[in-house]
Amino acid sequence: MARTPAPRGTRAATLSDVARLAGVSVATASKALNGRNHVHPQTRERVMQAAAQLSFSPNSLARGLLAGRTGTVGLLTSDLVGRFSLPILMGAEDAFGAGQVSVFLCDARGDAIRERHHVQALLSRRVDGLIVVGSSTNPRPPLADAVDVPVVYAYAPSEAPEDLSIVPDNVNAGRMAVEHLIACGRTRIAHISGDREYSAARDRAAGAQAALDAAGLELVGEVAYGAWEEGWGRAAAGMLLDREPDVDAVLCGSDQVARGVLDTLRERGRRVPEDVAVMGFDNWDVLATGARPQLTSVDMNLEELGRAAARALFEAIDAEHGRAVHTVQCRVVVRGSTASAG
Amino acid sequence: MARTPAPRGTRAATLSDVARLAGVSVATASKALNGRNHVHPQTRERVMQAAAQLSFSPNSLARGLLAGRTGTVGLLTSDLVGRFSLPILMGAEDAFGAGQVSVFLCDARGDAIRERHHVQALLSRRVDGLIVVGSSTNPRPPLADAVDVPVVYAYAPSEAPEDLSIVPDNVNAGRMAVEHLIACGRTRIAHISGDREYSAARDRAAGAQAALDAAGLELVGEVAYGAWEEGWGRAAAGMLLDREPDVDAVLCGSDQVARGVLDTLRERGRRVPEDVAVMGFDNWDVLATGARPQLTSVDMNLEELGRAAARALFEAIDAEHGRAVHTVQCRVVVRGSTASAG
DNA sequence: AAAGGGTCCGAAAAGCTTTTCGGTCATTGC
DNA sequence: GCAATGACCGAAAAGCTTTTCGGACCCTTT
Repeated sequence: MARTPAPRGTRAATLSDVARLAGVSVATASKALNGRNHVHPQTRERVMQAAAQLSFSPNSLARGLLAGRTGTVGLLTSDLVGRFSLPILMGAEDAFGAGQVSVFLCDARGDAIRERHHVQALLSRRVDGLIVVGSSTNPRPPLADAVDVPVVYAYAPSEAPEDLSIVPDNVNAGRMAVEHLIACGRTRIAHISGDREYSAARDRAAGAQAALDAAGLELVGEVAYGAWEEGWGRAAAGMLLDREPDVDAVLCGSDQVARGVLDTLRERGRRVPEDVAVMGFDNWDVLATGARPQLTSVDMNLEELGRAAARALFEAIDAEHGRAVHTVQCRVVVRGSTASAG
Repeated sequence: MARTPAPRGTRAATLSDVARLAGVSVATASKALNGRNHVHPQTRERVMQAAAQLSFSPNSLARGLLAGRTGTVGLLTSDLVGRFSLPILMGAEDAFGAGQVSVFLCDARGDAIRERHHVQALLSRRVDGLIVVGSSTNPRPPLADAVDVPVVYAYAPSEAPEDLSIVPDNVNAGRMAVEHLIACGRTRIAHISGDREYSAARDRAAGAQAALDAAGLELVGEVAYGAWEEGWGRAAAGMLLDREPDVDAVLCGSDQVARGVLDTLRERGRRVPEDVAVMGFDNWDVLATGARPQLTSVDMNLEELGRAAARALFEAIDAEHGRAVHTVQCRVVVRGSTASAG
């Protein structure tokens, strides 16, 4: 493939260059390229050819300067390394990229100073809006700076109720999980969760309890809060089996925890799903599909959450929009670990 | 915290506003804020206060338009969902963000059309440079468009030898892994790898072979190529134990494969690391630390790779720079699965 | 043949910052 | 007291695109 060698130093062609080559004024060239009226078809064609020949691409800086709108947004994450920012970011990038919007990515690394620095940088670049992605579902303080563009908080809602936040519906996730287990014929359901400090853990437990109540069932034992780790899942499952040998389903706070629970069940000779069904949250592919049997999990639809945040930001940019907390629904992804006992 | 309510619609303050408030000309205001000479300290102070009062932040668009340099770079990934883009991206973001550079993030999702579209958008935004992050270490075709700014290829090198590429040193990674196993007293070492189509798999195997040769050892069995999955690790380990019962170390093509291998070893009653040492690549935290015992792994230093790519791009922006393929070194992270047998 | 209308093109301004260069004022030296 | 020097400030241009408005030209109609 004979690629044109990149002409370094050859500054990019401007509209003037195109106009000169086409033998028209810059005004006419602009109108021709932007499909405006009052340009003779023949002239337009000449301009188009000239533009193609010079591989002209209009300078977005100048355009943004004039229009007062840049077609850029800032995506401010507090923890890129974490598991949850990435899909949200992908969804947002997807929604924006499909349009004409480019995304500035910033990672504050959980540091408030860095966050302010990034916000300032984004504002000086005149972004049209901002999406702030939290690292957990716990509410976070709103941006410290006065920001004159719309802001949407994703995953972690803002503590300020007047801000617009898009969060996953963890309560409903818990409810759907238990409903699935009940639909699989399970009645003795235990819940091994993660860190109690996370509202995600508490909300899922609350949703699970609601579903149990609705079915007239009781949770087996207490909700076992611990850590978001395989090791905790293994340990907690051991204790659970000691105390409640007749458990027939374990709802786990995350796929990591579920992996640990699966390990212990296997070691104790309990078959999954025949004897005990196991279910996780997050639908983390590498963990869920690598498990034996593959793990049924609740997908929080984070990519959709990112898209929803992007859409909300669009609307807020175009018009002052009602502010509130919106939730995104989740879905159960059924795999081998909960095959129906019915 | 009494946050200033975001004054939506209040267009951002310009330098003229500051100058007017301070009672000076825009030229003086500019010089005062940028620390230029020939401004009376008292005047400078007045300007600074006016700027603070209006929370003025200079319009980067206008600045970039004038300077011919925007202080932005494009980060073009082909597969954001993959495991490897993210740390590279973090490293790059880190290196740039520390300076005054902002990063445009684009995900082409492995689609050439989308890639071209993104490149065009980035060029029209006048980025100062481009980092192209591949989804595997296999060489990829160079960008289809003529690009008049520097480009650095990260992870996947460009097929064009004149391009600048930064890649992990998989050969050396394989060598270091085997050297570690030998240092642990192992002599009967097998290698269960991933997909043969990946140069990463082949390079690591080549490095491992080189280290074995240097130590006068032979690989136990053949390199077992398969898939980057736990299931493959489980299956391959079963076959390995059947054929080569006296193996005392398994080098795995990835942490995922290693997890599967650990599973099978446990089921077959082989103790790790006493009977068999196990080692992976990638140092994927959630897999390596969740394993029992925790998994020794080779970290490819991808974040450092991202930083190196950013630095290389910096240099290429400042001056036409020597083009070539550079490699980034890896490191062994020792955990329980290879405790010394000596 | 002149006027009117329509079609098309071009000049100019706006958007914001930085830099250069010229101008003003005060101070100092003779 | 005058000239020269230095310190400080302001006008203006450059960077690129889009839009508005006025002008030029051609064709038609009376």
